[in-house]
Amino acid sequence: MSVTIYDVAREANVSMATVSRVINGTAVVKEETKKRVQDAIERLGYRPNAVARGLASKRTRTIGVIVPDVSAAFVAEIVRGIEDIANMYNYHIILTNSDADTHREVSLIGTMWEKQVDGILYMTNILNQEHITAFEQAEIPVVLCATEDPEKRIPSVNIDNRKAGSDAANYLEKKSCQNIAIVSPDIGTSLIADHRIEGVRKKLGNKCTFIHVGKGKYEQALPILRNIFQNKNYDGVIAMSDELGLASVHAIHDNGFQVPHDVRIIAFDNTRLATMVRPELTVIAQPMYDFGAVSMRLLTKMLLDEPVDTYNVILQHNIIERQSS
Amino acid sequence: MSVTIYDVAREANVSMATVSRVINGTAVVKEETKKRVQDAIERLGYRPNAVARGLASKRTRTIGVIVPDVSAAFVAEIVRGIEDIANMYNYHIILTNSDADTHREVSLIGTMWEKQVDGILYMTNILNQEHITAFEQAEIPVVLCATEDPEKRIPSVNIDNRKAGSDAANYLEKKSCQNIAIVSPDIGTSLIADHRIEGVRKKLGNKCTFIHVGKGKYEQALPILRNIFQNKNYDGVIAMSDELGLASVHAIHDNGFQVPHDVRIIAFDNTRLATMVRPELTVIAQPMYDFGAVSMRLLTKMLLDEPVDTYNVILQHNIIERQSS
DNA sequence: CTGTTAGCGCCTTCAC
DNA sequence: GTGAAGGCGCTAACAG
Repeated sequence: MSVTIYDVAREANVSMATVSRVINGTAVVKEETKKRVQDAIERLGYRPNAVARGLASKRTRTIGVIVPDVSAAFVAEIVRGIEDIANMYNYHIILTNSDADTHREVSLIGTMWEKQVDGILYMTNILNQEHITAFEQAEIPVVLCATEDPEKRIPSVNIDNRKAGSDAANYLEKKSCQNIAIVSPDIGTSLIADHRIEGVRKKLGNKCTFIHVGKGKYEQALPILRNIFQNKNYDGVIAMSDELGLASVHAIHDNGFQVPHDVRIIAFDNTRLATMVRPELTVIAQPMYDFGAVSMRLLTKMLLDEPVDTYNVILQHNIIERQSS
Repeated sequence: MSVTIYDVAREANVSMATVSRVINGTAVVKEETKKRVQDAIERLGYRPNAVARGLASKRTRTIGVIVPDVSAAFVAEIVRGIEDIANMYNYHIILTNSDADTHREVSLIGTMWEKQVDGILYMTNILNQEHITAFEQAEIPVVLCATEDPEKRIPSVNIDNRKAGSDAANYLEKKSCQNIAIVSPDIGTSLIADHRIEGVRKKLGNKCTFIHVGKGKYEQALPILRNIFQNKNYDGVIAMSDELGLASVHAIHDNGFQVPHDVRIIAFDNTRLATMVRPELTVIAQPMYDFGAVSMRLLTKMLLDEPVDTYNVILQHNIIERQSS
């Protein structure tokens, strides 16, 4: 059978309490006995059982991470940020995909509850009352990651999406674009996209047209956009993601027009895709890794009762000018 | 305080054993008392504590997943496959990134041991004795995912990389390529790449040249390749990943040559990148999602003592012909 | 079909 | 500075 704290205690001629103390550094132990215990641990190849620990201490050092889909580049980058910081603070993450399905999300929050996670990092497109209720019921600290709660009831890490939207609009306007197409997922699909659109509209008023392309996937968007850009109606495009920006580029090329000569394009995100294509995409860069890292850090602060100055962190976005504009 | 199985028992006027039975369906319970228990559970909003469960039953329904880096498209896709199947069998995953660093990997295996995971899904570039030893010490079922153990000591899911390499070579040869460049990460970086190269070499002999580009990242590879393709020395390229394939395309274009007119390119992987660029990449497609899904399924079989016919699964790869060749 | 009784491996007072 | 003892919430025999 596996070796327990009790075995170590006997081997070192101390009580299990003492072993526990040296393992956790939870109290002062005489240097000599500490050494004896450490030797015993090594000799026996002892590993503390985290499950038993979790049961006794009521803290599992595990964070539940709920995202729409890890296989999306944007999300994967965030998850990496989360895991890095979690790891730094000696936490581990249970990762689940929700496909942004509310029913599934609520169910997952319940699962995290059962798993006794110390906290939840949550990412989704639309946050509604069902989520809030589930969070409250589970009584677990939650941080929203790249996800907005309009009423700011829950700690979160975001960029200022309205500002980002208007920045994008501003940029194209300064480039003298007159007819700007906003390429985005269907309205109501993502609160964040909706906020950006608000920002754009506020700036551009009627100088822009909204083009909705389903769920925002390249494959789905391309044929739609190819149709849209058949004629030279637009001289500027704001795309809600690199993927949609790229689909726009290709749709425009396919109709015999040039980017940026005929149409200037700016896209959101700045995933690696943006610099791996020709023309390279001008972007409103989002700090994806930092979304993850900062939200995880905020969560650790909450868990460790460290002081936090803002529970709704706004990270900076910035424009990176490249070939597509 | 949170409600326990004991509270439910009292509320339903039964023993906690009975509650446990209806929760787990572990024995037949009279329909009426079952109903009473279920009502009590609902009334109290009871959720079984998975940690306590894990301690008592010695099974946590948690799988440790160790990958080099989730933010890599290839990996993220696999992780999605893993999580989907895990979820289907009511398991959850603890995800960690190793950056393919042996020291860190061994340490992570230890962590998984402490966490009492029921099994480990493992992905890395090079598997050596240290890993094997760590696995044996932890005594946890392991499945290698898109990772080869040359001696097949550990269950695994892969494609036949040597065959895939020779298929790629074959393909370009049939297209009458005479001078083929093999663009790959530095040798010894990845066993899988090395095996593919073996396959290529066996087929092509001296008709090919090996070009090593560090860690296989686009940004790093591009300048190197731009240099390599300055002159019209090659008429074919086999790239070890979509990313390197794309870097080759751009390097060739930058030197004023055309793909596929002057140089035909075939790449490995078939991540979404392959169809999101122009020209679209001809690929040796790897079943990434299935790597994850199948390896997770194999692991569940091992955990549930279901019969398994092969512990070293070989998935099919296939050539998808697109614009780059 | 249901209840009783031990633990699972560890943390955490409380004494000494 | 160290030991003893009582849980944490649940599963798993073993009785009845």
